[in-house]
Amino acid sequence: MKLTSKGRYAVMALVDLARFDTINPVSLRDISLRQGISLDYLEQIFSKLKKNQIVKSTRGTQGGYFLSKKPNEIKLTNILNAVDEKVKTVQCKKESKKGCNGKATKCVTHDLWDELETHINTFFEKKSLQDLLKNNSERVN
Amino acid sequence: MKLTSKGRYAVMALVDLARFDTINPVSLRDISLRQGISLDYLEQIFSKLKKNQIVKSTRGTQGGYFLSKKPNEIKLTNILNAVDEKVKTVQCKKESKKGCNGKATKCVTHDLWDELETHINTFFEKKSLQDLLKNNSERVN
DNA sequence: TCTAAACTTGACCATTTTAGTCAGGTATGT
DNA sequence: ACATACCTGACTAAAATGGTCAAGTTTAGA
Repeated sequence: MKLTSKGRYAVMALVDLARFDTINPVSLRDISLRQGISLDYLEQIFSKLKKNQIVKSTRGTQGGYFLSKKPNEIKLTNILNAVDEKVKTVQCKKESKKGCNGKATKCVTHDLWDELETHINTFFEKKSLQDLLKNNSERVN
Repeated sequence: MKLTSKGRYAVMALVDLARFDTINPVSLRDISLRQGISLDYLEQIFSKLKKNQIVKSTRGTQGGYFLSKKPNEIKLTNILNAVDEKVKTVQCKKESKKGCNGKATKCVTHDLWDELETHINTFFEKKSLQDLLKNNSERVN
């Protein structure tokens, strides 16, 4: 399974964006400063978010990024998938088409990981950016 | 988050053990052959399982491992913790005591990962070895 | 008692992933 | 025109992963 800082950064940045893009686009520099994430790394992340139509951007002075949908329409699933944090559980070896580990049958834990994957994805499908905004609306940071 | 092959191997091996240790202890060599897991790697894994009192062993010819409890008393949580597959979500930076990323406050996603962690742990606490045995009792492998 | 099977321990390592950095762009509002 | 901001791709240090290798110790059974 994969679920690392990159996914966390993406979510943090988008929450930041959701709170500040109401008037003008938000520059990555501002997000970088507020959230303590490297600017160069943010650019990589936003490149993916843009490809996946989660954010849009305008260039030039006073340019920046803004959400392409309303916060309640952006699910965490969308964000994590966009930055390649696919919530996939351990893969059984890929060489075999039907089974795992080169055997003819599925390994004994195969269904288990499938089930877990669903369990986690459900969690992320229910949560939207809006949910995170609510919980943090009073915070300064 | 961490959840890799090591955890999967541990679960696979223990399901195997649960099915074959009814008469005699099971050697790692047998498990290695049946499950397609490197013997040397299995030894590392079982060393941890033993330290955590999930299995016991006898030495010598015809020796091997056996479960120290009944399958329905061994939860997946126990197994995964034993092999250091702690289901921990991404850590916010550790230097700061109160907040994340060196800020005074918790980062906006802090509670989210906590919640996810609980969500996943609940899943693993409900599942026991016995549950996996049931689903696979008819399989040959 | 001898020996092979099996457990035990610890060091080592190749590969992959992660979390970035660096260097150079291109576009555009003022 | 120029500063600001987006955009792209190559690169990399450090850590994690998924093992291997070597050198034991222990003990059942011939």
